[in-house]
Amino acid sequence: MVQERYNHQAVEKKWQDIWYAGQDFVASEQSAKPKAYILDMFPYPSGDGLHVGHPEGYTASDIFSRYLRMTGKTVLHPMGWDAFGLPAENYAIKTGTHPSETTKTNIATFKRQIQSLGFSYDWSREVNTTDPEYYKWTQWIFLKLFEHGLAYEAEAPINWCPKDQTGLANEEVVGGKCERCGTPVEKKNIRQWLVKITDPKYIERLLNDLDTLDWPESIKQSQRNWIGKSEGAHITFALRGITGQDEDKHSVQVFTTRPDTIFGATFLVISPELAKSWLSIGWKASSQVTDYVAKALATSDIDRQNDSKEKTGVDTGIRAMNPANGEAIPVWVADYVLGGYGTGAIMAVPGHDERDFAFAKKYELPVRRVVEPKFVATSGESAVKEGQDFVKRNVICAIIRNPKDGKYLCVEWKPVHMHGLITGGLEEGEDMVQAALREIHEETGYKNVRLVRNPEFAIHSLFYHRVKKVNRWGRFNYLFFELENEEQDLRTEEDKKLMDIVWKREDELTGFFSVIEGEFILNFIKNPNYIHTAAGVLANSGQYDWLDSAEASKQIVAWLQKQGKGKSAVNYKLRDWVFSRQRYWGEPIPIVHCPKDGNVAVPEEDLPVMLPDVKKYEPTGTGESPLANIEEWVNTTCPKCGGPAKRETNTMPQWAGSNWYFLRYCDPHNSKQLADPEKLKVWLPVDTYIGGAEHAVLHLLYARFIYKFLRDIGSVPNTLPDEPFTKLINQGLILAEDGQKMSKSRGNVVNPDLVVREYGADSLRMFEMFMGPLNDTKPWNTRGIVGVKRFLDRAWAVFMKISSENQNGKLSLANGKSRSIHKLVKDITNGIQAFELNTCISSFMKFFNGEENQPDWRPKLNSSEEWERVSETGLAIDLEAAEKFIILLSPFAPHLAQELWGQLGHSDQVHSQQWPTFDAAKVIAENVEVVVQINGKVRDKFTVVANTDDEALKSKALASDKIQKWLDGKAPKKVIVVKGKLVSIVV
RNA sequence: GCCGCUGUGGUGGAAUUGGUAGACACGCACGACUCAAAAUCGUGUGGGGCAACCCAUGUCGGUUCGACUCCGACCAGCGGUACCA
Repeated sequence: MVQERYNHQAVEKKWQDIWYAGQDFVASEQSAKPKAYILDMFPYPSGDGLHVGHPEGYTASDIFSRYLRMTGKTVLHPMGWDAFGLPAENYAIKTGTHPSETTKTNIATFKRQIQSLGFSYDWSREVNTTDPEYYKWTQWIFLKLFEHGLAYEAEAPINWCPKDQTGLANEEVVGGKCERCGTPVEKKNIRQWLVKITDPKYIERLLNDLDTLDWPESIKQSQRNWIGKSEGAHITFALRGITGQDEDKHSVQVFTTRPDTIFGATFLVISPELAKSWLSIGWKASSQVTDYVAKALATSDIDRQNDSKEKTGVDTGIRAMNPANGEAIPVWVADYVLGGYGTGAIMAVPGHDERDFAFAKKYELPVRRVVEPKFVATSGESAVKEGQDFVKRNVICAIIRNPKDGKYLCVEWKPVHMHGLITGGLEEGEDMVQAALREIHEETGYKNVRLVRNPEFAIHSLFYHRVKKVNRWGRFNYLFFELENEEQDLRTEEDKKLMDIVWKREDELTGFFSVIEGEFILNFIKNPNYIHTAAGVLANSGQYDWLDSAEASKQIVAWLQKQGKGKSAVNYKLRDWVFSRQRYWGEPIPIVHCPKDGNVAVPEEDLPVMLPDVKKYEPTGTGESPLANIEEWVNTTCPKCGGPAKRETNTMPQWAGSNWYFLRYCDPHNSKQLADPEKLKVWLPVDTYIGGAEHAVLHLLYARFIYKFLRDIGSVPNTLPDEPFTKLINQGLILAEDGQKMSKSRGNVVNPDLVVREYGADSLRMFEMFMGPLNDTKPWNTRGIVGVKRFLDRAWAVFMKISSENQNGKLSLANGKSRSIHKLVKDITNGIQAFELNTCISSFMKFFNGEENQPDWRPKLNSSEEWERVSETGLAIDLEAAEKFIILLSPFAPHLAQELWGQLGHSDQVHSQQWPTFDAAKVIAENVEVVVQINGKVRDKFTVVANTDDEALKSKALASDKIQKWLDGKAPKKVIVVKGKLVSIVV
């Protein structure tokens, strides 16, 4: 045995020094090779340093970058710092240390830690969002937004901590309370800068272009939900009874996605915000209404959340005219209608909306059902016949309950298999109740039943009527009866032959009905308050009855439009982006407020507007940033008129710097423009972007928006795609060993420095990849790391042996002997391309251990006797395979691979070698094991040479003693052969 | 509630996409080396049974010669979202 051990500390340091001193990973625009842009989400350099979650994504992107370089690509793989933000500022409040000091220290720590892992970043392109040379361009982008009318000032509600007297970012609000002091957070309207991400020029592109991206479906879905597009209509309701107003002239517009339900609108609800605006233009409302509005508006969203979902509201006394049927319906004000969405007013359709229903129940408002569920038979004997018209019928269906035992009366038809309820058509002059009573008596003989609920539920069932030979469209009206007593006329023998009467408990009804709508009926039976919120067929809607929801919506909107009372409309949940923070440690917003000229942009040549030093970092208490206290900075002159003016004191949010950093990497030192378009053309778009799913919505949406904007104004060449990140990969969260999130307060954080010192950077890299699929959430397990450590140590020992044998001249070559290297090349290549890096590691181990513990490229050397034996006889190895193995391993464990590469006598860098290729014919094993199944169970196995034909496999399987025993003389019914895999015998 | 994802040994996970479930690794047990320990190496390791065999991929059902994989219903966990009409 070789006693000397791999000294990872010395080896890793040695190669890192060489790599970072040289130009090995510097990306050049001049290269003739095809480009690849592999991007990591840049970190916020926190005071805690790196934790083991960071290197997971960095390792994956580094493996991919190193792989791509070896396949002949020029790879741009940069790193930088998203360094503005709150922790540094809070630290400054506590200690007085300037955030720029803290930031500098933290960046140094992060950089040292990242470099200790041997990542192949191009450090010449490092960016830092707090560098004036960088934020000059962040400010420039803001000016462009302002210039194009996409940045504007407005009063907007923000999270406000009344104790700290400051605005808070959403991230600082935890469970409705201030992160720092625990005080419940309020909503407060303060002057803000907003960016118009909802601009029609962008919102549809932000939504539709998602379809073109190779991103995880879940992230695309989150963005779609966040944008929240709803298609529907604006409908105008005339108002009566607004006292203090010119009555006839008043109307209210509602937004609805369901114009088909308009005949079911039994009241109208306006938001407190809308009510306030009506009050402000002279509506003389009752004190109840004004009190309610005042109270609702004083309550923050967060408080509303903390309260129960119990809905509250007040009748305004106003009446609205339903434009569909002219009906006057009451107008209520309630806080379950949001002021900021749609028109701030809704038509309430309690028959088909859960929230409206709950409100209607509470305040005893009428419920009217106007959409009925629809079922179409598409399979079996009752399947609707294509091309034939439907015969429409109103029919009744009786649900009869025996109150004594709670059972329901059902019928089983005998000639055709049909389990159902008492059903029948209406005869001339009958109403539904009469028809039901008649059918009940005719079919069952029961004489005394009592109607308990009106026929309010109906289901449309479309099927082929096998007896009448027509397509039937039945509207089944459900009537609920109770059996008063069991008095019953005798049923005729003929009736008894035709059908049985059975009584079923409620729980026995599940699965009993044989009609397509059968299971659905249970909703009505089990829940008297069932309301149908899905689409269906219209009823109680005049000329629109029997129409499907979609068609009815179309016709109703068209009809309303003709009256000038409605038109189709689209609404989005996405709001404009609050772009200001009342904080110090951010980019100053480059705007000057002039009493004469209003908001004036700082001229481009005066950028950057430098962030000045302050003495105190505490918020001012007025909702202004600490910058407001620096008079000599705030007071300036208007760039337009030269008169006295004041600087904007709000700063930008952290997103501002991270929106566009991937552009700056393409040309990080440009002082003339944010990046040279020619350089952008070389590198963009980002081919692969790796980062955490916590940025699923905000960062990735904002960055897409800013990119589209910059492309529209020509800063990004329009020959490039309209999306910046072609492929996105999420790394999953790494949890602590206890299965919880790693956090300082829990004391379960794993420090990568300690892991690197103990096990080495290569072990950490390999282990993070080995833990599982990249995008899974998975717990850290320090004990598990010894597995990869052992593997690397073994590899080192074996190659050291090879090296020494080589120097002793005892190495004999068996090049081309190894077949398994071909499979390894294939597995690693495919694994890297698919980012299945966990299985790559096990492929390495398998190759190294060898099939059945016998590697085919070297003698197995696992005992000292064997070592001594080969030392005497000489070591025969497939050196080509051995070198390929090192090359394949190098993206994963670059230090060890480089060291071994040198030990084998190479003086160049392993990362600049050609990526190996494989011979497909040698990937397939020479011999394959074939299994023999009988009725799906494995009964025998045998080994044959690969490519044995099907017939030979079949006869070999049938000839087997074991199989003959199982067949027991019976002839196989069927034999299925899967080439090179199995023989399946059916008996 | 809604949207999305995930359920496989004691643990992390694998399974060529419908073809031998548990690869690879951790842990554990036993053995070798050692005065001893660590390290290292070897053997074994889903459960039941002496065995032939049987059971087993969250649960129940279906399709199939054959299901972790496809379909239906349900359960559990994680993440996002919160009255968006």
